Amino acid sequence: MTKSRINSSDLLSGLELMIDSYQGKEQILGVNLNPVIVRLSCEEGCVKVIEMARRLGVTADTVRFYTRIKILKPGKNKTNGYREYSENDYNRLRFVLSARQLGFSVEDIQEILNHADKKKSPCPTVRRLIDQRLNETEQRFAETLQLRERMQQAVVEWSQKPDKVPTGHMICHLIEEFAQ
Amino acid sequence: MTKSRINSSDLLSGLELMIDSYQGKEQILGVNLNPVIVRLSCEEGCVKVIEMARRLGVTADTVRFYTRIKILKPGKNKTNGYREYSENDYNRLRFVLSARQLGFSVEDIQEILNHADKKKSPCPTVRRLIDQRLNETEQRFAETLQLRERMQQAVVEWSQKPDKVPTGHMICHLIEEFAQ
DNA sequence: CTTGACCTGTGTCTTGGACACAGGTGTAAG
DNA sequence: CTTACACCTGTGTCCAAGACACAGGTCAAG
Repeated sequence: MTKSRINSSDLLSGLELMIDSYQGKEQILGVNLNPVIVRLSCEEGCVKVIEMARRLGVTADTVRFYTRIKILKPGKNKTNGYREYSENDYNRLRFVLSARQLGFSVEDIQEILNHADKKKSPCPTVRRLIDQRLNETEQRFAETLQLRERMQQAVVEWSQKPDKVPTGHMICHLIEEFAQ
Repeated sequence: MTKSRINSSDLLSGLELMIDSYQGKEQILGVNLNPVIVRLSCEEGCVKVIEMARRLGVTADTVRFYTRIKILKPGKNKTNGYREYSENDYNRLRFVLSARQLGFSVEDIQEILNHADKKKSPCPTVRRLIDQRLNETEQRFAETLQLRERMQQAVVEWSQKPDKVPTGHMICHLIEEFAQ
């Protein structure tokens, strides 16, 4: 397959792209990379799990998780079985993290990626899903707000009340007398 | 068996007992309770799971759950193995539901009940735990608030943007261009 | 006798990873 | 060469608070 015959300068630019987007000073080292040696060490996309994780500021377990559920599809080194993450995997993971920041569930993201993988615009799906998730978030927000107020009020009220020993029909008067 | 011969007025007084103890005026009706009849209708506490659930407005599964983790300890009918919930179980479940409303975890509640069961005041534990849980709730609240704002802003921004088809390095421009 | 509603215990599912574990790999130092 | 150590693999389990499923037992009414 031609697929395995990746142009080394492509690979390098892919690498640089990834390194750059991570942070800063690897550029200095990027110059030292010998493309030939890079190709020797791995066929297509050189990045192992821990490196991938580091570049996007997540744990290796997170990368493994997204691999396990097939959102990432790294190649496999034939000789040692190690997974090799490509620039494409990097882009996907970056996308996943952005989407998670916007409240999409992992399942949502799989749906979105399915559309994109078929070259169809995922935007209508994205708009529909964010409406749903926003509703749920508003709901959760309201609940959390109420819970917080209840708790705050309890703390205030309880500060005026003594401790008591439980009786037959009262386990903790603080909690049971806190009517709401 | 005498067991199956449930006197309907007993059932009613059992009901009343539980209902009353919830509201606090059981002493008035307590006069009406005939202990002998109560013992005939069921040995100690007459209530089966679905009835218990209905009275506190939860599902039978919830009652079974708290039974499974031994917060409720119903008796067991020797002949059919059905669980029989007593007034004490009713009080405990009512307490549990109140505590859950105040953000205590089930594990918290077990700790609180352990104190109460040893006749020690659970109040210091309760005060300590609510401080922790309130902190966590404030945290969650802040996070939910931020997520909500992010999502709202995304919806607004996206309403001005067209759908697009994914490219090699862009899966969904809506999500990926939404910088924050 | 059958139907249907109820009961039992047990096991599995939910989210988004985190952690564990057994066993393989790669490399640098002694 | 061996050893140590850091890394890798797949798989399984765990979290919270129930919800749901399932196989099998019970019971009252028709």
